Order: sequence, then C-alpha cells, then structure tokens
Amino acid sequence: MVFKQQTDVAVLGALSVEPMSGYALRHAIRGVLGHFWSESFGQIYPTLAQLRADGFVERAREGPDSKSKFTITARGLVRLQTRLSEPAQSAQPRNGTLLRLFFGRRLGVDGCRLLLEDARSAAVQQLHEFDTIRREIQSEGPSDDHPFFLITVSAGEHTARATMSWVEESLRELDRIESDHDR
Amino acid sequence: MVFKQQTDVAVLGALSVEPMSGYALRHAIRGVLGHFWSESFGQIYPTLAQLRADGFVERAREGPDSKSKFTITARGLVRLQTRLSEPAQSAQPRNGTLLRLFFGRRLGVDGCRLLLEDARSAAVQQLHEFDTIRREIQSEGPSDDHPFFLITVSAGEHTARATMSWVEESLRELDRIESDHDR
DNA sequence: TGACTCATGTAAGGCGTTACATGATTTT
DNA sequence: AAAATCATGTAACGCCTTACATGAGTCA
Repeated sequence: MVFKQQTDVAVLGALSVEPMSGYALRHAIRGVLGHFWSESFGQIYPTLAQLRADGFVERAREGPDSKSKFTITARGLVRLQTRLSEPAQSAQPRNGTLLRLFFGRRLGVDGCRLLLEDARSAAVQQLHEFDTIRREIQSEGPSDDHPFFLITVSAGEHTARATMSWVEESLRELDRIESDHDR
Repeated sequence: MVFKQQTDVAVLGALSVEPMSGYALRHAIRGVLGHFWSESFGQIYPTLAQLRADGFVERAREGPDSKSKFTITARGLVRLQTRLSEPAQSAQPRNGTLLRLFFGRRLGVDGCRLLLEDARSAAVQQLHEFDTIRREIQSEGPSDDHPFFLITVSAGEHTARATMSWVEESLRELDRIESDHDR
C-alpha cells in the first residue's frame, strides 16, 4: 500500500505561515484552502500528534497570548520543503453533477436544467467568496506568502468562470435537444 | 452515517446505454467518464452482485454473443431515474498542485514553475483525449444519449482551457515575484 | 446562569484502492 | 505453446468523515 496521505503537508504548511491551535487550523483550511482542500478534526489531531512525536512541530508556551498554539520547528520547515517537492497527488475525480448529466437521457431534460442552474449558482457563490478572500489577503500587511495565495485564488476564479460559460452553452444545447425531440 | 455511495448510479447508467460485462464496465468508465469519475473492480463487482440481488440487473444469456453480459431490468431503469434525481454528491476537493502552490514560498519559485508546467501538459493531454472521445462518439451512429455525453466532454474542455490560461498568467506572476525579490 | 465558541481528542464505520487468486478465451 | 487479454471475485488495509465525549473560557 502506497503512502498517499498529505494532511501533514497542509498542517505543516499552515503552521509555517503562522502558529495556531488545531481548532484554528481547521478553520483556516476550511476558509482559505476550502475550494481545493479539506481536512477534518479526525485527521488534524492525530497528524499533529505524529508531527510532534517526530519533532516537526511543538506546542508554544511563552508570551501573553500563549493559549495553546502549535509552532513549526526548524526540522519541520525542512520536512515541509521535502514534502512539497514530492510529486503532487490529487484525489480521484468524482463529480456527481457530471455523472448525472452524462446519463441525462434517463434523468430528463428538466432535471438536467436544474443541475446546470445549481452549478451556475455555486459558481457565482464561489466568485463572491474568492472576492472576499482576495480582500482579506490584501487587507493584511504585505507578506512573501500572499502572492502564492493569490495564485490559488486565481485558479478558482478561472475554473468558476469556465463553469459559468459551460453552463450557458449547455443550457442552449438542452433547448436544442428538446426541440429536436418535438420534431 | 449517511449513504453517499454512487457507484450504483455509474453502473446502472452505463448498463442503460448498453449491456456489458463487469470488466467492460470498468473499461468504459475509465475511458469516457474518466475525467470526472472513477471506479475500481473492488467497487464494481460487489455493486453488481447487490444490484442483481435487488433485481435491478440480470445476466444476459441468449443471443450468439451471449458471453457474460449484465443487462439492466425494467425495475433497474426506474431505480436509475430515482437515483439520478437525488442531489448530486461530489468528492471533497483535494488538489495536490494547488496545495503546493499555496505554500509556494516554502517550495520555491522554480518548484512552482515545474508544477505549473506539469499542469499545462496535463491540460494539453486532456484536450487531446477529449478530441478523441468526441470523434468516437460522433463516429457511432446517432443516439439520444450522445448529446448528453458531449455536454460532459464540453465541461472538461472548458476546464482544461481555463487551466491553460491560468497557468500562463501564473507563470508571469512568478516572474514578477522573482524580480521583486531581486530588488 | 446558560449559551456559545474554543479546544482536544477518540471510536465506529463507510468508502475506495491495491493486490492477489483463479480460470477462460484469444492472439501470436 | 506461450503470452496477452478478458473475466470474476475476495481480502486487507489505508483514508477520511461523522458523531460523540469532555472541558475551559467568554459573553449575554
């Protein structure tokens, strides 16, 4: 069995930007990485424990706001760089919308229209979220991390806009299918 | 625990287009649905057994080329329509490339360039595959299923082209990051 | 005080892949 | 006859989410 897990990359990466608690880690991942990555508590806490045992992460103590934060160690930074350099793994695709449209003849044209309209709403919603994230990033002071964050936001925006134009094109195609059927 | 599995939809759907063996089922899913769906033998065979027990599928016997094919039953077609009408579920996103670019500051600009160039190659490769699939679909006779197949192919094409323009934009952005760093 | 958020974990179990075993059929 | 492909299945195991348990701090 090949070791594919990449939760450690997400965790080490987030902690390389800023020390935080496991709870905040999940919040951060849901928020900014949410459109291309996901983690749950059931993954985060065991991973943090392992990273701590390996000396890649430690609990912060000092300072006035020393309430339970995890900090990446020097060895952790090296480890992160190593892991980032390994080939990228992506999840097997599983797009329920396209699966349904593929068998659209059985679902029916009206059902397909609903699916497409939902996809359009989701894309519009996403574009708003990207706009918010962009603002948040730019409202923080300048940082060497920000240009890279923005590259991933831009990826989301390109994809969302592609979805929107595909939806319009496909809705027109559905009209054509329906009128062909009437003839 | 919510029942999320959708392998049955893919299997029933494929069999609604044409009866085939479990082996051919996997080949078909890998080929045409490959860019948005995936199934392995370990999923397909138990699902076929279950669908057969439920009377949604049966083994074909008659005919000269009656070599082990599964056929969808009338009840199976009803079941398929029901399942297609349920809300679409998609996998949690897990894009290893974007994860790495997000932490690009730690990976380094050159590593990011490699990732982007890989993404571009993959997109070009995909566009070729979509072209092949399109031809295959159109070379078969006319069918009520084909317009829906082509809608999903078009989705892949839009996404791939979006990826390509995002890559170009981001490579330019990396140049900018590097020259900022030099100053 | 009661509700809400923050915080850390664990247990159960579904989902899905990989690897293996087995044999028939087809091709070279 | 050997090699490749077609075909069906199972076992083991990793990954990941959901749900639960527990408690501290904050705020109305």
